[in-house]
Amino acid sequence: MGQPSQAREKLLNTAIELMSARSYADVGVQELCEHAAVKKGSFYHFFPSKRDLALAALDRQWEVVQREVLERAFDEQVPPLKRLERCFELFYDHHCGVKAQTGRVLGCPFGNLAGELSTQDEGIRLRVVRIFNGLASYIERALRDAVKAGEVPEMDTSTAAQAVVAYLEGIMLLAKATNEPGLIKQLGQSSIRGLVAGMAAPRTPPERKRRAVGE
Amino acid sequence: MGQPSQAREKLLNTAIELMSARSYADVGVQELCEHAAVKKGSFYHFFPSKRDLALAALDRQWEVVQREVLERAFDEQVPPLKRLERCFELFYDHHCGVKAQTGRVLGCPFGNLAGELSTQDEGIRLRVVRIFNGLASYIERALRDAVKAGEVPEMDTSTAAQAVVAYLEGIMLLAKATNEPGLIKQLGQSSIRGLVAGMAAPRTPPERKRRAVGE
DNA sequence: CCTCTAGTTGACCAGTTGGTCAAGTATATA
DNA sequence: TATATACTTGACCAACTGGTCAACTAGAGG
Repeated sequence: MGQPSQAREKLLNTAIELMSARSYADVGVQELCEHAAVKKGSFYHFFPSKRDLALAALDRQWEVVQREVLERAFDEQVPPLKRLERCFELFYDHHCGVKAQTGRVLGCPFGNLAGELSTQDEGIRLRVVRIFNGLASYIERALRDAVKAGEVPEMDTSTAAQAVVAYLEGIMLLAKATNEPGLIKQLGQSSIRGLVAGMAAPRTPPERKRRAVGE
Repeated sequence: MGQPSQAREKLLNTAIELMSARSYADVGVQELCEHAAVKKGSFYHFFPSKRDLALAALDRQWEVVQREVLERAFDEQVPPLKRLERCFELFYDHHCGVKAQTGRVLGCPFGNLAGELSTQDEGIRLRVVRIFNGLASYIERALRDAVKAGEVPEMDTSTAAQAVVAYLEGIMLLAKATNEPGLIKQLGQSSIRGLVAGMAAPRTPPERKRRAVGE
């Protein structure tokens, strides 16, 4: 069987397309199947449930983001802080393209799914956390290089990387809410250097108050 | 009629409780009614649709956040930058309490709804944008005061305020995804000063490239 | 040729979705 | 006492939800 069925692939792509544009809950199995031109029975031959399709779509999207955005932006040839700027720039470009086609800023698919499902599906939540960690590790590498190169003061690069991820996700959310891709450029470029510069190690302020309630 | 029916109020509170804990789509009208002990017919006497309930719940939650968090945090007596720190601290405290009760970090209800529905419901999207703008204006006032007090260099306070809102929302999303309220404290306190310090006015870098695709 | 496996098909399921409606019950006012 | 208003009630709706299943088809290997 030269092409071991395109159904799985079509479902994956359809899920990415529809769920990114709307939401997990709003896209039903039926619509997924119609759009992918796959019968429902086949759906459940390839995926045990809708949620498993979403999980697979998450993995696929992460692969794409790594290949299309992160590997390009975080090229080790580029000066460390410049890498962060390029990352924002590539996301900006991408969102401009999507808006030109669909009229909408769709935000970050990982952040969207995390916001919708983190409290309801532990598997999805953990997958998104792993993706966020993956993103953070690209950023942290750049930050470590920036420290080494003296572009930036000594700091807790791990926490700083998380801060940048948070900032990125927040920008994507605001861009989605305002339907304005320009926010990604505006907020990304104007303050990302400040954010990391301001992370200069205060030696992790020695744990003053209450402790988090524990996992 | 001393109490002009508690049904509306009960529905509002139930919507806030259930939708904050899960999502808009996952909470049905039926469940809303059962939980509020209100019959479906009454639901539609008070709200023309589920979406209108969500809109009303959004307004109510914004009132509460203003009263319980923002008015306290952004007290003009407090030194400007300290206000931002207090804001993060209050959100941290709140999320610790919620996690202690429910076992979950629920994130920001406005951000959650924006992520889920911005592309699907223009009314909800615009309401959330107005709320984000409201939040930004508290922050911007603090930033202007901070500039005046010399706590911080001259800057575009409007853009900087948006950056802080983005950062806040991103932190809430990460805290939700990791189910770890500690992130709010850790990321909030360690880098918020850096973020705003780094916004020092580069005179709005004179519009180098493409223009956003337009509303 | 037979069989095994991968994939396909469409009928089927119980439960739920958001929403409607006509009839009823209070209560306040005139 | 009559009437208007505010609210309640439960039956009802078509469409859809995620998911199941047994029968079927097609190609590859023995």
